[in-house]
Parts: sequence; structure tokens; C-alpha cells
Amino acid sequence: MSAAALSAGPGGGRVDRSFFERDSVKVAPELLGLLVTANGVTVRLTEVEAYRQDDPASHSFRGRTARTASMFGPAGHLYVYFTYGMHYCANLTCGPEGFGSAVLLRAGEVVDGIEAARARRGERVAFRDLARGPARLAQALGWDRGDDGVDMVGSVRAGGTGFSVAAGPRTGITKAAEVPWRFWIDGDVFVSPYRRHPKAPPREA
DNA sequence: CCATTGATCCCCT
DNA sequence: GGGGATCAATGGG
Repeated sequence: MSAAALSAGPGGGRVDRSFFERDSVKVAPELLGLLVTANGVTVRLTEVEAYRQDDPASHSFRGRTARTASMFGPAGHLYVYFTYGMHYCANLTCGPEGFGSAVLLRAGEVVDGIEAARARRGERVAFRDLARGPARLAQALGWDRGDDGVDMVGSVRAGGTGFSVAAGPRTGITKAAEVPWRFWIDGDVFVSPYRRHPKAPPREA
């Protein structure tokens, strides 16, 4: 996290819009450890993935559509999509307006609003699994397609520091599966179990 | 390992 | 406007 990304002062530690108005690959690792609040739940981000328009694995790769419009809009907003007929996943949009890019929020630790998170995720769900996985995180934060486009600047603030960031290939994709644009907090238990896409080409030795 | 589930998009008519 | 493939996943064997 660069010092310039955070505002100082009382109630500080808030991330401003310029933080998001950069390359999503740059923004992604800096999101780790930050706190995101929505609908009465706060999550500390532990795992993210970068996507951008010149990337075959990105929803924005084939150009702007009704579904992906928010990826092309101003930075610092939500891009929420529906997938596999049953799950929502959430991204924070990045880059200059007109360039489709975002960071997928893959996992986090619920640090506030545990009751609300449990009510959405299920009373019998293990604490560790409340937001461990992109669809789980979106559900814990109460997000669905109706939240697409919501401005999140002001709902993201600094958390603790003093961890190391690890990087590796992204999960669940078949294209550009070798690009190390997945970032996570090394050793954190609130990181999703890594699963390569079944049809992704085998990794080189 | 595999089923689930439906929106979205491409490409053709 | 329709057929068919795809899909940034999860949960249960």
C-alpha cells in the first residue's frame, strides 16, 4: 500500500478514487488487507484477482456489453455478475473510464457484522468460510446484480499491515491461465482453496 | 470427482 | 430471434 493511496487525518485511512484509477494489476495487491463495508458487514480482503480489457480471460475483453458496462465506467464502483446459474461475484472497477478493468474480490475475513453475514450465508457455515471464495464473499456482503455500479469509494478503508503478498495464476479460467494476476495474503487462512480450471492447459514444469 | 443452474453472448438463419 | 457453448463457483460424494 503506497502512502499516497490513503488519506490521513481523523476518520482517515480512507481510500480515495485515484487509488482505483490505475492499472488493475497494480491496484489488486494493494487491496489486500483493506476493509470493505457493505450492508452491515465488513470484510478484510485476503485474496483478489486482476482483470483488464486486453486480457482474454476478462469479461471486458470482447468490448462493452449491457452486462459489463460498469467495468467500463468510473473507477471505484462495483461490477457484480451472475455466474453458473446461481452465484454472484463482485469486482471493484479500476483504470481510466472507457477501459474495462476491475479487481475480483475472491476472499476475505469477516471482521464486523458476523451476525448479518451468517444470516445470509447460513447459520451452520463455519466462521472461516463466511467470505472465503468470491461467491461466498458477495453473499456475505449482501451483493447481487442490483448492486452493480454502486460507488464503493468511502466504503473501503485501511486495515492492518505487516503481511506479505503472494502472487500466482488466477483460478477457474481457461484463457491466460498462466498470468500471475491472483494475489493473496501469504499464509492467511481466509484465502480460498486454489482450484485450477479442469480444462486449463497443464502448467509447465 | 461431479451436478447444479440460468444469464449472457456469439453466430447463424 | 433462436440454438448452443460458455461460465472470475460451490457443495456434496
